[in-house]
Amino acid sequence: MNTKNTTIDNQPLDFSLNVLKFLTPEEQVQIDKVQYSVSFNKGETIFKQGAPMPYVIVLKSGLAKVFLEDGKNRNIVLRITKPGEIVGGPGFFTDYKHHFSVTAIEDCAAHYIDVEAFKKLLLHNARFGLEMIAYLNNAHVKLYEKLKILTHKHMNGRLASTLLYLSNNIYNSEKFDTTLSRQDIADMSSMTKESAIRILKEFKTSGIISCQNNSFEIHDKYGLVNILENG
Amino acid sequence: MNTKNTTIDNQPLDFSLNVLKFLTPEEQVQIDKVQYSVSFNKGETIFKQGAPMPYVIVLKSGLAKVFLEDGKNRNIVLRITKPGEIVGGPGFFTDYKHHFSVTAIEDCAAHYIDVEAFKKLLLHNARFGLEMIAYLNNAHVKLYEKLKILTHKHMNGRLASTLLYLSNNIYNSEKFDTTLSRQDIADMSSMTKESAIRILKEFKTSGIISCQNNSFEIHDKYGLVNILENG
DNA sequence: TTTTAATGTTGATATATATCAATTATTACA
DNA sequence: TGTAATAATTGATATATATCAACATTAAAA
Repeated sequence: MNTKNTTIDNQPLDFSLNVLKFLTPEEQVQIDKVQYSVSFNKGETIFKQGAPMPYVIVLKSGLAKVFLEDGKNRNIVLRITKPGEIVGGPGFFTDYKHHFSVTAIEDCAAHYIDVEAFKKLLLHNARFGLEMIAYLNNAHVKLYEKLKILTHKHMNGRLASTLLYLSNNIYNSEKFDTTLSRQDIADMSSMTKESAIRILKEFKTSGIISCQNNSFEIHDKYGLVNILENG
Repeated sequence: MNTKNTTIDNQPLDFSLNVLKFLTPEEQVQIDKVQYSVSFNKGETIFKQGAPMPYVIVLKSGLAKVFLEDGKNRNIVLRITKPGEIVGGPGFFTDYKHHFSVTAIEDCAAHYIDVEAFKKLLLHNARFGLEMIAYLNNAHVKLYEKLKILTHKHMNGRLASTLLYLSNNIYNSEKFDTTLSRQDIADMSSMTKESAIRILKEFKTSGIISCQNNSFEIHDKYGLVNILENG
């Protein structure tokens, strides 16, 4: 792993990618003034569950994993976050703590927006607030889906779901290289890494996918969907 | 079960119990004008997952179960909803559909607030919008907790969690009668009813609880907490 | 009250999944 | 480049949990 330190990064924030587009141009300028921009290397922690949350973060480049830590050693990877996404979390306007951890899985650049500034925007621009509510509601629906899959599907279905998610939502291709470890893939699918490896092998044997180290290719997407839905 | 039909109920809405308290008095009057009030008998469906969502609902009396239905026959009971709680759901300002089902587990009275009126309030009262965001964020944190428990705890821990939830959050007593069936308790704990019954028996044998039919008593709350956390 | 239906209970068994231990491959680093 | 550390893989085994079937109890209906 790369050992460069976290560095400041000063490329401008693209407002078109998320709910920030509902801000007026003046408000966008205002946000730009109070924002910080920071780079993270692969493997570095962007923030930790339980830590105070003085900033809302917008990921500008790279990928990061968003995960819940349960006291002991098992994690639940909730999602992979992409450039343009707001990574605030439910601590906003509640206890102002982070309720999940975020770690860079590739080199990342992140914008920091002061939560007080963010709160002021919400108080002055109700339309923005409404869009923020829509954004939170969408996240809520996704969490319901995750809950259904993790609690009612068997391992094959859960792993199929993870592979489809990576292909459809993150890498946008049937063929992708990933910096996620087998443990990460297991944590996304709520199983041990040994189980994840065994099922990947099954999928390979049956010709649905191929994978070698960090390279994956989905040959039969419908097959995966079928496993997710029926088996 | 009672077979009276759903009836109209016209008791006033108590605004002090939820985020509606952040509305101005004038806005509260405005809401009162467009609201409907309906009674449900135990066992009746208040609304179904997938159905259009023309109203936000505030439960006025009684208890109802909020649950996810997965295509087949297994449900996940997310929570029991109490008087004063808003039962809107993440369909608001997204696809305007319900993303969970709600069924009365006791006779209930519910207030209907037109979603368009609700949306107008959010657009005109940014403070209310901010409080709504806080409310949604709190719900999100609870869902994270649920996800952790359902995916990383064994059956004993999950059932202990359900019993503690009913005692601490719903019935506010170590001793309670419930209208929930064993199947409901199982659906809250993500297991089959047979497993729930077996573990209840274990808890009884070890003296942590006693239960007979619908009457439950928790004798050793710390014991349950210990099972939830360590075993 | 009698009958029927729904819910609860128990035991035997099959299946899904985790754990543990050993081995190999890959990556970081001196 | 060689060596240590980390990640991936495999197999054997134990455990957790669901399924199925039978039966008992309670609640609903005639």
